Amino acid sequence: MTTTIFDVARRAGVSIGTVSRVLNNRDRVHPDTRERVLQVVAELGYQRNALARGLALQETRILGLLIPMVNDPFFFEIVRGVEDATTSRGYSLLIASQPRASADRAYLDVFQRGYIDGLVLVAANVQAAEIHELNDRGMAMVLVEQDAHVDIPSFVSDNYGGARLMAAHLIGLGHRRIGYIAGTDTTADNAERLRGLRDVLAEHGLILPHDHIAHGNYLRGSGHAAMQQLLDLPERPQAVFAANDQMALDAIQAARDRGLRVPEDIAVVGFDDISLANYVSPPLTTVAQPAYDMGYHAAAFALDIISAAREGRTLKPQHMKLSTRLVVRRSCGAP
Amino acid sequence: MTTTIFDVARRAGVSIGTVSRVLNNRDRVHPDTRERVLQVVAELGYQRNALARGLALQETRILGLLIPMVNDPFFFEIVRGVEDATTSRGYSLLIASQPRASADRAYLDVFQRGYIDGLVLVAANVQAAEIHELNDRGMAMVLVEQDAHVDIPSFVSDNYGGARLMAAHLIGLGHRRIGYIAGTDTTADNAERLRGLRDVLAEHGLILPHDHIAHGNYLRGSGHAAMQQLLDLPERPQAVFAANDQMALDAIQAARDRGLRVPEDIAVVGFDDISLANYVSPPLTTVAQPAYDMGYHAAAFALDIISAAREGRTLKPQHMKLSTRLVVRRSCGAP
DNA sequence: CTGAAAGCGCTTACAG
DNA sequence: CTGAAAGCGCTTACAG
Repeated sequence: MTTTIFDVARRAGVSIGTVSRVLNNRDRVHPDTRERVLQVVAELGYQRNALARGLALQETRILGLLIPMVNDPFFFEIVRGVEDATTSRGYSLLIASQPRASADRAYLDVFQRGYIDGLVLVAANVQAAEIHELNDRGMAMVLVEQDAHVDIPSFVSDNYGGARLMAAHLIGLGHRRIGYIAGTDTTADNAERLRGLRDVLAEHGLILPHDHIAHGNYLRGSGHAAMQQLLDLPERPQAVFAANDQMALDAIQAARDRGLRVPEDIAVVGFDDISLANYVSPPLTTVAQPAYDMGYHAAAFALDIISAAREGRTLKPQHMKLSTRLVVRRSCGAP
Repeated sequence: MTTTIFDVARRAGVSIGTVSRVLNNRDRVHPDTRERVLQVVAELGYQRNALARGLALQETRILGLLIPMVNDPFFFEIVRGVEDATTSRGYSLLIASQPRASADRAYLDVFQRGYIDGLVLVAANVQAAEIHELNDRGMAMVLVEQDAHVDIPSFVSDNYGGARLMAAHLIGLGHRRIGYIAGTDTTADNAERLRGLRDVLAEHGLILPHDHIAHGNYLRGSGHAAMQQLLDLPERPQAVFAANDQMALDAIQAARDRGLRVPEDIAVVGFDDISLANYVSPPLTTVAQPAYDMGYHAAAFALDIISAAREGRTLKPQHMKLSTRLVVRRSCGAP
């Protein structure tokens, strides 16, 4: 049916070993023989079967990437970084998106033993036990924006540092009463952002009262009610720091619904620097994360692990925290 | 090293054939035997090698998706549709993003013979010859938002119809002098949108002068200069129809840079209905495409082709044009 | 109900 | 320089 290496060999009058050698540029092959084989390959439009090849070679040169396929430019940038690192080293990239019904484990089937040489997990909703299982099985894996396990390499952005930058900026603008809209409290990044804010406040002799923390869940919409809660405080905050941009946008809307102007009456800032941030009015002051770099470094390290394993070496798990950057626009009230 | 079916068989005191039967729920296997095998599988944490399995079965139950990984929510929706159709039929999805350096053919390597059972190509920058080569090779393939080849199934949105809706809407609002910001002129969708606009204008006895068409390339930023060109016309257009939302946003910015108000001084509308469209100010009037549905139907048909082929049947290539929808917001000047 | 064996399509020592 | 053969890890008629 489909043409195999046997067809090529027969037509070229050589053994399949020779065809294989020509295709892999291995060993010496007589120029005439090579010529003839290549000729037949072209005639037949022969292509090696990747499955058989992978089985024999015990490698596929494919890196797997599991990423939540939510509509978030932040993840796009990570993918771009992973892609660049991967292709520049002669590997291919296979992206699987995490299903929304996470009870389903189908997404892991794609990454069954044998299919990919390594795996980059991005903010995946995967049980720690599963991650360790894969890791123990010998899968070269790397975590991005995901709770770190000391024995598994991880690449995260400096959420704490970013929140510190933002807090210092707000205080520098003269804001003293600051409210915080928290994201999902099960994730490390939310805790880190809150800690950064708190520490800087403390360093300026300020505190973050309990009732100045409202709770959202990172998703669009969840910042609205949270903001209302903060606006209901006896003394309204001068500035509100939302744990991400989506909620910050909700907060701005909530403020407007009360007839308040942003930033004149109340400053609102976010975290992430989603592309929308620059388009809304007023443009949102936020913290940019090194998404591309995280993806790039994570993938590069996964490939390093694979190379090392091939030589029988094993790499010490790298843990990298990439620095974030304050992006000052207008919603903070800066001149 | 890694545990294989032989390890399981040995430990369970059966042949590999029996292990395979248990794992595949094939034939009758004595309950006790089954029990023992399953027990060992669990103990050893055995997982079948997907490569070997695929080679023996001559199928992987994986559908490939090639899509430009640009930061565009439109493509996200397509992915979601493909994903739903795929997983609901027990298939896995493998996404490869087209590299920006399209001279590189690496992305096709991932889809080498054997790896995937079928392929969905979305707005791919792939030579027609290559597409036909893959198709001739027997790859079950389907095209989305891509120039149609009569012998290859295609799923596109009704760009012409959408543009007609928009043109009629603008004329209904009283606009007579309409400018157009074109996208890449190598793609069919751009031509279709322009044709839709032109036809409706003609039906109203209006024409679209050559200098009322400015050229962008669909990417963010490219709409700015194009808009300036239109604003420099002796008589300014009353409305500008951009071939996509990204460029429409640029156009709004360009108008503002000249001190013009949108829509009071000039109306600006787009195409695509990206999520940003509803957030910008003024909210953008645009044409929504059935991205999710296109993805869903395309993937479903690809899987149908695969099933048919397995039964020795071959399907007549389906060509589907999905209708678009006018989304009226404020940038067009509608009340 | 179960085992032995062929087959899926490659790669790569091992001889010669 | 090249062929014959073993091996990669599965599945599935074919016997029994």
